Amino acid sequence: MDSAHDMPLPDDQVGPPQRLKSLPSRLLNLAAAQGERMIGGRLAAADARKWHYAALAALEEYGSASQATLSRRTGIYRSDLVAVINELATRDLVERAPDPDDRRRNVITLTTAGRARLARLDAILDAAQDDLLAPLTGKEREELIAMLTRLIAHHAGPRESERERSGR
Amino acid sequence: MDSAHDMPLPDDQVGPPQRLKSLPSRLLNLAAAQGERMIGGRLAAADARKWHYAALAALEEYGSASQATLSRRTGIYRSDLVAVINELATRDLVERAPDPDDRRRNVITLTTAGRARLARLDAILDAAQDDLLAPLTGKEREELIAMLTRLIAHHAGPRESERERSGR
DNA sequence: CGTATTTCAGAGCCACTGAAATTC
DNA sequence: CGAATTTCAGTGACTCTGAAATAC
Repeated sequence: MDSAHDMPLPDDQVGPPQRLKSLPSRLLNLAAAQGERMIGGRLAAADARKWHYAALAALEEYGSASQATLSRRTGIYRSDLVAVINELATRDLVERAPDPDDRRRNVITLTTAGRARLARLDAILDAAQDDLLAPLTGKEREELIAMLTRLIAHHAGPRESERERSGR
Repeated sequence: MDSAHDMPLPDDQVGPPQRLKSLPSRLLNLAAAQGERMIGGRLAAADARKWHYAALAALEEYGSASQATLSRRTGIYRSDLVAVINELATRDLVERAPDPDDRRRNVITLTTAGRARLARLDAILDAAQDDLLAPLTGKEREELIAMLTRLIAHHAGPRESERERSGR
């Protein structure tokens, strides 16, 4: 009576609709969510968050900076950066001191412990990225990174700023 | 007092740290966020949300279904699907009726207006995807979709193993 | 009885807004 | 004065948990 060929599927084993399956924005979301879980989970196990890494890395590469500058470099919202610096400061990974040259500002400085922590997080992140991209070959990873970078650059510019390199 | 002359850059025009710039998880997040903004904004302008589209598309492709089934097909959490169906039902895009065969269930059915709405959202989504992927060639878009699909499939599988932990 | 379904109430996170206080 | 910086208080979207009510 019930032909096994005609029956579509037992109702639950049906995948997502075709229209959703190849919807780029959806794929980006899902992949990003998986990455967040993977990275977030491992960082949490090490008592860190992704913003910790971003702030520490920016401090090491560019040196001490005000919170506003750090916010622009990392993409962390100025409001949220306050909490991030609080967390890093209570762990003695950064130091927050008033700027003598401009007393509105705080100067955030990486400590020795902060540098060590960054190295640790670097290792964690490296391993996590590798797991995240596991199904891709080395060449594909490069292509993916290149394409995503282009996408981001394309949409980041037209955001609101039309500041060209005009002397300024 | 702007006393900096031989500084490499005016402090603010420095990009993100090298380590962050090519961090795949970060790129995925940024690209996904841009996609969400683009899609979310345009859908909002049409009085819709992305979950509306997912639910309507699933209903059209697979036909009427219970909320639990719809939840599995779309990835919308069973809890949140309630609100989505509410919103769609008040707009007369779907109909929610008790299932005579299993009175725990509701049968969600696409209405004629729902079908028309889906066609409209399809057009909006199509245009948005095209804008989102604007900097990529047709071939690149295919590659991106293929790679993301592989990534997602690779990490989606291991979810079965954690099934026995909860639910009791 | 255990299990599945719908539903609500709410937690937690994240990106973001608005405004106040301070200083330039 | 306007503008920038730090900070807090709070909003809204989204993912997810827990539990209750009902039906299998």
